Amino acid sequence: MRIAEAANASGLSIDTIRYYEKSGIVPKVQRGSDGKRRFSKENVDWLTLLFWLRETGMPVKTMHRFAVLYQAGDDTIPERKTILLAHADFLKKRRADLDRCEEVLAYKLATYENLQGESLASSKP
Amino acid sequence: MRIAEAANASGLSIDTIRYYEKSGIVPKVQRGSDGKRRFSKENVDWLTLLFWLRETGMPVKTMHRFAVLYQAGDDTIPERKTILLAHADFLKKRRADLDRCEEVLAYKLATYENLQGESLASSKP
DNA sequence: CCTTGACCGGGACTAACTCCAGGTCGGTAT
DNA sequence: ATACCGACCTGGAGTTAGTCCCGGTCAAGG
Repeated sequence: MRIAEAANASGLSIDTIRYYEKSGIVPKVQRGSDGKRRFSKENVDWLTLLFWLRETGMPVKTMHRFAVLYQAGDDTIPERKTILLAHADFLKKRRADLDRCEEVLAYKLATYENLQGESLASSKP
Repeated sequence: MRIAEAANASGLSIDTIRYYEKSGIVPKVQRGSDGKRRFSKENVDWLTLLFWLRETGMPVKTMHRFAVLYQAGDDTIPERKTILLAHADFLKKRRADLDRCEEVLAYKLATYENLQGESLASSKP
């Protein structure tokens, strides 16, 4: 499949895919006789994984490390596992941030209600 | 309170606070006779709110708009409310992303278990 | 034959910081 | 008195993770 389709399937933008390939996060993609990229299913799965990792805040540096390990074969599975587990942990922290931010928003919105209530209801002594 | 303390209290870094002030996201902070910033409680509350908005992905541009409204007085509360509600909505999307990413990680980790199980357990026909 | 659409690489631009160099001020140690 | 220290200052360069734009190529269709 060509890059537009791969972008669609993975969630990444075309530019980002090219950028990822340039920076070695995506194993060199095959080219057709026309010189254009041809993405295999494995390529697209990989891009999709990258999409989710990045979307949830994994630094590209870490993804790069992960990519190197991936290309080095199954011996590197323990370290890859460590990376993913660390990220899973990071997601927990993110979730806690969302919780906290929701609290803050709720509080802030509540004070707005009060302020508006004050100015709209002409019921102050 | 001085900048170091304000940074500590709000969660932002010292550099980020200065950067926010430069870009007009923080109303001009008072200075002591020594020329150094002195943060009021209101300043710190504002910084803390900014911290949570930014931490959860609000673009600085939006925060800037929010800051302008904030400094324009209570008439702007409806629009400020809209911004915060939109952000609350955005948080929902983020949460869904976390859910999805956790699924992806769990799946990936499971395949690792299988691969390892295969290579470690010498029980293949 | 000519145009259109999808793709190409290279390089400029952007966002949101982060780091650094060189300078000032107030307080303490000598 | 002076030397030094730590916390702060400004301005500017560097970093990350893209995004955008340009001129160029190629295959297919009118």
